[in-house]
Amino acid sequence: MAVTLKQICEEAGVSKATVSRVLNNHPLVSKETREKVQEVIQRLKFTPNALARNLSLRRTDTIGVLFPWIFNGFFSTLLRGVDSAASELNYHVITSLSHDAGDENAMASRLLKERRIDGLILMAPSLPADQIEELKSIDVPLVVLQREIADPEVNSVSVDNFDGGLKATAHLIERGCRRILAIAGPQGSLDSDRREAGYREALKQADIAFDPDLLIRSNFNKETAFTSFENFRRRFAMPDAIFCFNDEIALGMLKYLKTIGVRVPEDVALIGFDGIEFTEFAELSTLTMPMQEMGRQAVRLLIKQIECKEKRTAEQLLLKGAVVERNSTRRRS
Amino acid sequence: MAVTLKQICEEAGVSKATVSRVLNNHPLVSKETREKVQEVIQRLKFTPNALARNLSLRRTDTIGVLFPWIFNGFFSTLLRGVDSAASELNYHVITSLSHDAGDENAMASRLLKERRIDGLILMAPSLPADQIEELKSIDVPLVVLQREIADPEVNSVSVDNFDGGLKATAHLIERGCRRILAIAGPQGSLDSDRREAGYREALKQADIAFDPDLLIRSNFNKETAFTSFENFRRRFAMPDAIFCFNDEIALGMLKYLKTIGVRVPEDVALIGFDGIEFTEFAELSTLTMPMQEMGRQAVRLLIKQIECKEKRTAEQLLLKGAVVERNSTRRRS
DNA sequence: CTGAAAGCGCTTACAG
DNA sequence: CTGAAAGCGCTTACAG
Repeated sequence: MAVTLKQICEEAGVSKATVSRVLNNHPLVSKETREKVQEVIQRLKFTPNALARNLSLRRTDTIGVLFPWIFNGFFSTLLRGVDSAASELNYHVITSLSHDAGDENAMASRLLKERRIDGLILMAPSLPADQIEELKSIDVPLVVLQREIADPEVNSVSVDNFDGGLKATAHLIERGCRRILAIAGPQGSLDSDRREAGYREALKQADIAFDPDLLIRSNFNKETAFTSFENFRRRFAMPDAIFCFNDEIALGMLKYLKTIGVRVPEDVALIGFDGIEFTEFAELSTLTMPMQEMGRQAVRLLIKQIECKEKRTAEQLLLKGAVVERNSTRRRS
Repeated sequence: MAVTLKQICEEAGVSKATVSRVLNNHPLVSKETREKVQEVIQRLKFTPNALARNLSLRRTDTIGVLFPWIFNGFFSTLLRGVDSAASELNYHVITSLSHDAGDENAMASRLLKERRIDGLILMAPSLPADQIEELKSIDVPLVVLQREIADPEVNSVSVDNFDGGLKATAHLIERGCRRILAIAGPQGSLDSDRREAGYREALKQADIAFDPDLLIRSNFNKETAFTSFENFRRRFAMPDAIFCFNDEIALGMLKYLKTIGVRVPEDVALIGFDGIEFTEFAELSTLTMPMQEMGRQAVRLLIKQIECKEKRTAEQLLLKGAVVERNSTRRRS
């Protein structure tokens, strides 16, 4: 079997307490004994059992990350940020992909209640607000990622949607576009609302009147976006530019426009939002979120909470994205 | 604090042993006491502490997954398969992304030696064979994913590279191509060698002589592929078709050919290998691996090993991929 | 600076 | 069918 602390203390002729102190760099150990013990540890290739240690310490050095079932390059980049920050801070990461829409909470709270994790990062863009409240009530460190939350008591890190909407729109305006169609998300999505506010602000700054006909809605996927767009076209002329509130819609539109013989960017400029990998290949301009950094910040926030239980003042970080300019908004020559 | 087993047994007026038996559905508990205990468990909302349980049981119900640092949609799909299979079998998944090339082993063996995981899935396409041997020597359940392994004692699940190379090539031959350039991986890559063998077999079946000039090498990335390809072009005419041994190369070539005015598929047909998400958008035909299924099978294999320690007969699964036909190999009309 | 002892929260032979 | 007791492998006041 594996070497245990007990074998070390017997071999070194000291008590378990002493070995434990050496292991944890406790200052009150004489240099001699410390060295003697260390020698034995090395010789016997001892690695402490984390389970036992954690049971005593009542913590696990592990954080849970709850993903939506459908996750793409976008989420993997986020995960990369989470994992790298966690490992720098000596934490492990347990992932949990929710399988159907409903069981997100069940999985998360099981992990939490079984004490397998010290805290949770929630990456659930479409999780209803009341379920977030429910998890919050378990009273364990929690950070919501990639989603602006209205409740000020919930820690979150998200892209600054207002700023992003503003930048994307301003970028199009700079290119000379004035009739800018926005394909927004659904009613009630805070993310969409903030992007919309940014869109309006950019128009205002450029002295362009907001035209409600130029704001259509989707469910953040291409199917619903197409329906809305076809509807729009039956009634109105083609706009100068289209600002899609996420990349999936933008990529869909890129193909769709090609199909119906509309050239991008010559006839209409197109910009997305998110910055998924795909966009690079598709040469789609997009407002790129700092995904890896968002993952890293989420971990920092979470571990901060885990390690100082007292002051539970929630923070809500908004990280700024940047427009990555590609062919779809190239200046027309 | 959290409710513990002790509180349950006091409240129910039985011993800890009895509560434990109820928890684990041990048959030797009378119906009455079982019901009484269950009632208390429900009332006090007791969830057993997994740490304590695992320490007693000397296992963790957790498997580790070691990813390469650069991971894309391809690996996330694999992870999805791993996570879903694991959760069906009541296991948790700890991920560990290696940060620089060297520390893969260190991270994995730490997880293992600290007893945080019961077994490991290794997703390290480029990990040197000797490092795999090293991990193998820790003598803990291990499955290597997405990589054919020569050592018959190592469990692995991989795509059937020979079959894939054969199918991809046969697909091109069916399209009327005869001079088929293969952009292979590096010397010594078993994956590449197997794909090459499939390529040759397909040629043979079609009575096309193998031409060594039509097999060039890359390092499985586009930069090295370009260099090889330019080299090739200086000496030879454009082939009928190009079979790229992975999608990254194929996507790179797709753009590159466009740049130099070669039309796909009119002038040259193009097929990739892997089936990453990107290819769909790019309309690239590719030999698609059953990635999610590979992840699932890896978990099954691993858990099988974990749960019956006796018969350590290694299995090496080869799952078959399929050609997904898209525009890049469309029949010329 | 060091050790004996209790504790973390479960499980499981062993008796009865 | 049930309980007392030892054990899983660590940590940490408390004494000295």
